Formats: sequence, C-alpha cells, structure tokens
Amino acid sequence: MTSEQYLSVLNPEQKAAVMHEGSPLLILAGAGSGKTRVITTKIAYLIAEKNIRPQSILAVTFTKKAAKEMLDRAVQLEPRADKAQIRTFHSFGAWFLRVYAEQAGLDPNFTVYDDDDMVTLLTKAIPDLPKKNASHVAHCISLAKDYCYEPDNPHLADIDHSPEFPEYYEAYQKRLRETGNVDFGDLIMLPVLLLQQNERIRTQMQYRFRVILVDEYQDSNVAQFQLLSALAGPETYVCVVGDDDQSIYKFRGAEVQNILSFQDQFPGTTLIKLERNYRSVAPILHAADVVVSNNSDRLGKTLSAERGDGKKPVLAFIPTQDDEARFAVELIKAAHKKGVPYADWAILYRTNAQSLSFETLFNNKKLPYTIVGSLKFWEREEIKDALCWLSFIANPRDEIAFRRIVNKPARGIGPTSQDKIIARLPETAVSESLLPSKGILDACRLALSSMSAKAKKSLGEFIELIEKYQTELGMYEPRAEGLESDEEPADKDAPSLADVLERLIKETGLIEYHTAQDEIAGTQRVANLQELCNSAIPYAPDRNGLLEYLDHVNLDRTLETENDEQVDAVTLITLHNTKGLEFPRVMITGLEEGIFPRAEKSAEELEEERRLFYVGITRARDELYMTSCGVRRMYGRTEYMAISPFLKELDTQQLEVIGSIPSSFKRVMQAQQPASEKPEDNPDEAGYVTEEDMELLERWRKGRTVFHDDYGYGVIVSAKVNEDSEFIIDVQFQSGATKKFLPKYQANRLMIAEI
DNA sequence: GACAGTGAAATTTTT
DNA sequence: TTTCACTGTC
Repeated sequence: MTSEQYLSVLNPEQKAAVMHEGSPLLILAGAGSGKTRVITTKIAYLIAEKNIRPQSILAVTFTKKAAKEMLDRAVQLEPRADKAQIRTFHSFGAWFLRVYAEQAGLDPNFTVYDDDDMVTLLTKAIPDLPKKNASHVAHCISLAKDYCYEPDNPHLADIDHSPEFPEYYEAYQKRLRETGNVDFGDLIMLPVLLLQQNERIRTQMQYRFRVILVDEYQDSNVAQFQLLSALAGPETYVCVVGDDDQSIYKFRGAEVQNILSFQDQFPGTTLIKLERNYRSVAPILHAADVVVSNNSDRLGKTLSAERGDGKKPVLAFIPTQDDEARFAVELIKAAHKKGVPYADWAILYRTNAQSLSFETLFNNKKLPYTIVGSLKFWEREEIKDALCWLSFIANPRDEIAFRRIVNKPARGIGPTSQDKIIARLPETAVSESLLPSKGILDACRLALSSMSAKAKKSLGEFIELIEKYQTELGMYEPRAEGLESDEEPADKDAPSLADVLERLIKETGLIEYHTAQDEIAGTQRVANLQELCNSAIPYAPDRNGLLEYLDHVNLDRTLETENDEQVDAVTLITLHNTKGLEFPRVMITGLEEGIFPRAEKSAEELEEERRLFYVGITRARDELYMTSCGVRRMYGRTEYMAISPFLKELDTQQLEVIGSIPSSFKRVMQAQQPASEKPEDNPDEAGYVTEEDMELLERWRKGRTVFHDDYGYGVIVSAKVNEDSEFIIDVQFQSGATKKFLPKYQANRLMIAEI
C-alpha cells in the first residue's frame, strides 16, 4: 500500500498525529477513535517516508495480543515493519536483560518467576514468615518494583509501613539473585537501574532506538515511565498514546499521573486529541459517556459518535446466574439463526470465577466459546511440573524449580534433604569461578556423601538426567546473538522442542505419575501435558528455542489456540482483558453490588471500577446488553444481590429495560421520567411501594406458614419493603433459624403452605 | 517421609 | 461447594 493510500483514510487529527515530528507527542485517544490505526500507520509512514530503519523503532504495548495485532497491521501497510521491535513492556525487559545478563547479575539462561514462585521463594528466604503473610509481602514487593523502589528506598513505607518490610524485601532480593532468575517486577526495574548506572549501555540503547511509541500509556507504572525516560535520548522521538478514562490497573501500580503530567516530563510536547468514535452507535456511546462523567478525576473529553444512531442498550434483570447464562444462550442462538456469527459476541465479567456458569451451559448447549486469558491452564500442577523441568535444565540455579521436581515422582529426597543441598550452594559459587555455574547440581554432588544409599542413587540419576538434556540442548554453548534477535520460525517438519519435551516427561516419570493420578481422580492431566507439548512445536530444540519458549509461556499466559481466528466462537473474557478489543455485540454480566463494583471499594477505587465499566461499554459496536441477577450462589450459599450502583447512573430514557425490574430501579426510572409523565402520588417513605409490591405484600403477609425446599416449614415473622425498595420477608423455621428472603426470586424453592 | 482425614477459608482485576 | 493447609498416624 502506498502512503498516499493509507493516509487518505485518516481524519485530520489522525493524519496530524501520524505526520507529526520534531517534538514529543502525546495522543489522547478516546475509545474507538482509531488509535491502533494511527500507531500502525505512523510506523509505516516513518519507515516509508522518513527513512527510519525499522530496527530502530520500538513500539511497546501491554499485552502480547495487542503487540501481535499492532505488528500484523503495521506489516499490512508496510512489509518492512516486521523488523521493528513491537513488544510488551515485559518482553522488552526480558530481551534487554538477556542481552545484558552479565551486567545485571543474572544467569544468561534465566527464567521468569510468577507470583506463586515469588511466595515460595519468600518463605524460603524468611523461614519464620507465616504463609498467610507471605503472599501479602510478595504483593508489596511487586508493588515496590512497580515504583522502582530498591530495598533501601525510604518510600517503601508508602507501600507497607511495617518495620520488617525492607528486611523482607532485601532478603527476598538476595535469594532471588542467588537463583539467577527474575520476577515480573525485575523485568522493568533491573533494566532501569542498569540504564541509569551504566552510561555505555544507555548510549548504546539510545543510539539503537530512534523512535519509541507507547500504547495504553495511562496504564504504565512509575518504573515503566523511568524505563521510557532512560531509553529516550536527546535525539529520540517519543510518542505515547492513551486515554485517562481507561486507566484500570492502579492495583498493579499503574500511575495515571504518567499521562496527566507527560507534558511536564517531556517539555515541548505536542498534544493531539482523537475524539471521533468510529466504533459504537450513538446510544452505546451515550451510555458510556453518562457513566464515566460521574468520575471527578479526569481530563475530560467529548466523544462524537461518527456512526450515528442505533439500537439502545438493553438492561436485563434476571433471577439467577443460571438464568443469566440461559439468557445469553437464547440471545446468541436466536441471532445465529438470523446469520449473526458466534464470534460477534463477547460475554464480559468482573471475576474469572463468573465464567463457570457460562462455560457449563455453553458446553451443555453445544455453543462454541473461547475463554481469553484464563490462567488456569498454566497454574495446573502437571503443567508447572513439566515447565519446572525445562526451567531447571535452562538454569540449574533455580531453587524453586529444583524443589518442585527433584522429588516428583517420589525419589526419597524430601524437604529436609533439599534444604541440605541448598545449604551447600554457597560453596559451589566459590569453587566455581568459570561461568556458567552448574549451581544446584554441584551442590547436589557436594551433598551426596551425607545421604542415605537410596537417596544417593536416585539423586545421582536425577543429576545425570538433567545434564543429559543440558548437553542435548547445548545449554552451555555461547549464545550466538548480538542485539538483534530475529529468529526465523522453525520449519513445520524440523525437529522441535516439543519432541524433547515429550521425551522428557516420559523419562522423568512425570507421565506415569500423572497417569496414575488421572485414574484415581478422573482428571485430564495427561491430556493437558500433551497440550503443553503442542504449544512447544514452533520452537527449536536448542538453547535459544528453549529460552524463547520459556519466555513465551512465562510472559503470556493465554493459551494460543492456533485456529483462534478461524473458529466461530463466543468470547468469554474478564473486563480487564477486553482492553483494546472490540466486538459487534457485548454482554456485560453480573451488574450487582459487591460483584461489579466489587465490595469494599474506597471512593478512589470506585472511580477505577467505573472506568472499567466504561471500558466494557465502549467495547460494543452495535449492540450492548447488561445483566443483573437477583440472587447469586457464592461459596455454596445463595446470596441476595442488590443492583449495581452503576446502573442507577445510566440514562434510563436511553435504555431498553427488560425482566422483572427491582423496585429500587423502578424508582430510578421514575425519577428520570419527564415531569409530565410522573405519577401523581409519590410516597416518600424509606421504601417506595409499587403495585407489584402490593401484590407481594398480600400474598406473603405476616403470620403465614411457608415451606422451603432446604429449610422446611416456617412462619413469616416480618414482611416489608426495605430501604433498597425490595420486598423482603423474614421467616422463622422450625429449626429456630430465621432467614431473609426476596420471595420474587424464590418461586421454585419457597411456597405458601396451605393449611 | 507418605498419606488419610479433618477443618477452615475462599473470589479481584494481570504482565 | 470446593479446595487447600494442617495434623496425626503408619
């Protein structure tokens, strides 16, 4: 495509953003304003018209999915863009640290620890830290790293002001360095420290990247800002794109301040606003706007709906979560009959746990779906086991991996022996001046003499097995790689890492171990292991292949189903994961107080939840459905849900409301009706009593005997409309227990007992 | 050191 | 309701 062609489809602001040069650029891009198009066109334009070498362009995104899409679209416009560095922040960090592993004090074959590994390592580093506290401390350490605070930083108290925290952090960091590995936070923090301390490396990097583009800048954290600052030299062209209304990662250290103060941090910045929305029809955009305008802490912008009018959003009140899933199925099936593909639909929810009722029913009704970003697969025991074998082969200083695999299946080397071995680790560091060290393997050899005959034998076999694979994969050969790392994808028929992995899980006894487990518990573990092997197919059976594969699984937990794009399936996804995506038809589920927004939110956090709602609404192109359940099963108990406070912020005149409307919402609707249509009588009691309530009051009056499926016979001791305008009864059962019910939602389980 | 049985806790959101 | 961590026994 020529640049005239791709520039001609842009509106004036977009074109200005693409062609801008000579100063830092901040693009404030509203939802659906063609932000990705602008970035990808800019990449193509810089290469084609400004003679920028593709290799010297760095484009950073937050998710691998976004990176992939950006690369694909840029390549469509300009084939040479495939040489540009388009990565997530974390994968850039991993790339950088592999290039400068030695300077960063890391094993060149390091792998990345996840949150669970952090907790485990922490309990090893600080033995008397209670397990329950460990995950909290681990979380705080992550946050500290998001702010680029080292253990001696006085600001640590802002994160956790317990006096021990800096000690814990320091002990953890020391132990982590001994493993040669990194955690997620290190992937950003260590490059920042290295760039700040080492002028030569800084100059190298600043020379290497002449253009840096950052997407979703509103969700960058302080460490990422510092990384950007360190990478940007006086000659570097910096362009960031973001939307303060879509900042949803505060809990992870995201700092909206980064985008709000960008113009101060980078003096002379040009600001371009993209406010034309090309995605959603007007009523959907209106709903989004009404909701987000309840937030106070925002730059403020007005989106115009370029697509014009369309279908009003639908708000459905639904009895239970099973009905919610049924509602989705019916809607989707009905549309499918009219030719709407399944893939047009996305079901959005606040917490991963909510996907379950949809999965169950979709399976039942043979409705195809894909789950995005479900971490479950990678958290499975058998998967982690297999990956730890690979990690330990790559880096035999990896204490966590070692402990996990050395005694599985049982080899008679329990925690006590493991501690003994790890205790010998310092000796190996001294005796082993030649790099790379064989770490724990050497420590095992030192500890052999003090072990029982049985343990000695199996530990010897363990060492042998690891070393065999290390040799096969050439783990100690120098890495033939400079700054460029443009690996060609492996040939389909070429030998693959998958073959190695398959052999490994057989030889280690993992497959037998899990076959046995499958038979006992009826699980799918062997099948999962097979799936894992499949995921390794594109990687070469050598050192680089292994490291790339491990980075891939550690930095991107979404299981790549190769035929992702071809299969026609409904998308099940958390609201957070929808960032950057769009769908013709969107259903936002679980709009109940305590679910969305989640319970116990401060005012500030509530604004973030509201932004999350805003993000969800603005994903929809043509149709938007919102559902709210009356009751929901949680922890095996049935809970009565109040409607989400966000629903009360909607413009009910611009909604289609269906289902049995709770009186608390009827009140909202009446309040918003034009004065002429308002009913005359408006009793201003605590609870507003509707006609429907009158019927309920008559039927469920005080003193009547009722029968409940679970609790048996009982007497109604109170019947009233509560503060939330919901009709509620108290029933005293024969057991003596008193329970509250909303009879409207209990038609199947609670009935009047005729006497 | 392995395993069965018991009791308590669990659901944020993600790179 | 399910899952996980802890305890006591072999």
